[in-house]
Amino acid sequence: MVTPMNTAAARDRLVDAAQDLFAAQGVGATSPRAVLAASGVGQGSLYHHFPTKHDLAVAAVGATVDDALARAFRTLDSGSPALERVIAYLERPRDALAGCRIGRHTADQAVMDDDGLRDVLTAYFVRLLAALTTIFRETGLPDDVARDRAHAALAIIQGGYVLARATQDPDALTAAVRGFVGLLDRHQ
Amino acid sequence: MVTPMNTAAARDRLVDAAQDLFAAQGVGATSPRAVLAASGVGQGSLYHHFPTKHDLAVAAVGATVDDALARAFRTLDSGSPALERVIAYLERPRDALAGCRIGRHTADQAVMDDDGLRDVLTAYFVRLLAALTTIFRETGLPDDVARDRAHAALAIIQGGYVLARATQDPDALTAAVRGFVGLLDRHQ
DNA sequence: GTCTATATGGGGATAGAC
DNA sequence: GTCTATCCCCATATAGAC
Repeated sequence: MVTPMNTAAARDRLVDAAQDLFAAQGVGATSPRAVLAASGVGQGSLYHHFPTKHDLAVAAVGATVDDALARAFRTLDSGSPALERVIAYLERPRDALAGCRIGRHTADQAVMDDDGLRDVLTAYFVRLLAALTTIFRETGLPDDVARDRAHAALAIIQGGYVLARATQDPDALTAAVRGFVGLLDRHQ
Repeated sequence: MVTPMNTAAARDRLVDAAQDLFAAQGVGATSPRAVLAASGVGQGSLYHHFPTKHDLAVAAVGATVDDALARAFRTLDSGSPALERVIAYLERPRDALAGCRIGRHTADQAVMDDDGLRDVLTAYFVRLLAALTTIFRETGLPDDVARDRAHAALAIIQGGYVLARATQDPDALTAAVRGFVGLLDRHQ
């Protein structure tokens, strides 16, 4: 029982450490050495569990995407009226100055040049866009308008993160959300 | 006359090459060696004109910001009615899959950890936000609402870039813009 | 499965000749 | 001002013992 437990622990600690470092610095800017230091695991263990950095990145970014989707759908699939669910999602508290743990990877060449990693990003945004489009359709909008509005809603979040980091002001994200929700609200 | 011309040419070619590479790959992911190769200039020249990578980055990102601001204000300061100027700015053609040449740096630790470089980014977005806030105020909105709406408008662009890259679909940006402009239009 | 030792290549920069 | 040669360090592994 001891060996399997330690085995799992080492792998999990590597993935946990990698998730945090990749979210904070990006994949390209994070070395396997840094992950080793943060996890407290030895070099041999890393390359046993993850033969290449790519493998570690797919595991870590994949786990972050799974976490984020689970949390998003807890809000998007709640029993509230459609528009309220979108607004609740937009207004969820976020660590604006840290940037989006997933969206930031779109600026990371190490991620975008890696087919497997890029697919993980794509899947995340496609899933969210589909869910938001469905919700906007429930408010009575035609398909194409619902789809555009879903894109706008997600763009507000991702762009809000960019503005917050660029201006070093966390309220830039909440301001963008307020500006968009203000338009949505009066609108219906 | 020959020497000064060549001097200027070498420096300019370095900055031009650096602007393109930084826009395409980020500052952290671009080596001085890569800039040398792209510019066709020799190693000694680079370190003569720019003692450190930081100096080159400030010059190159600064030039990109200056270019972008000049182009933005050509649209934002045109003689058209206020709302039309905002919409024209939002709908300007953009290379969505390439990402924003400036906004993408918010995800680059090499930029964000460098005070001088970060200030260049901050200045760009602060200037645009101020201009957009002023324009929305001209449409008759109260100050705080105008400010929020300005944040939303810029977030749409920046977030649209992120969505386009994540989904590998340039129309994700135009969809976000359509979704936002649709709300703006009906609203006033 | 985990460890220590080692290897190759590139990043960022310096030295000194021309 | 520009060139070539050189330097040190770290990123990303690989090798083989325990």
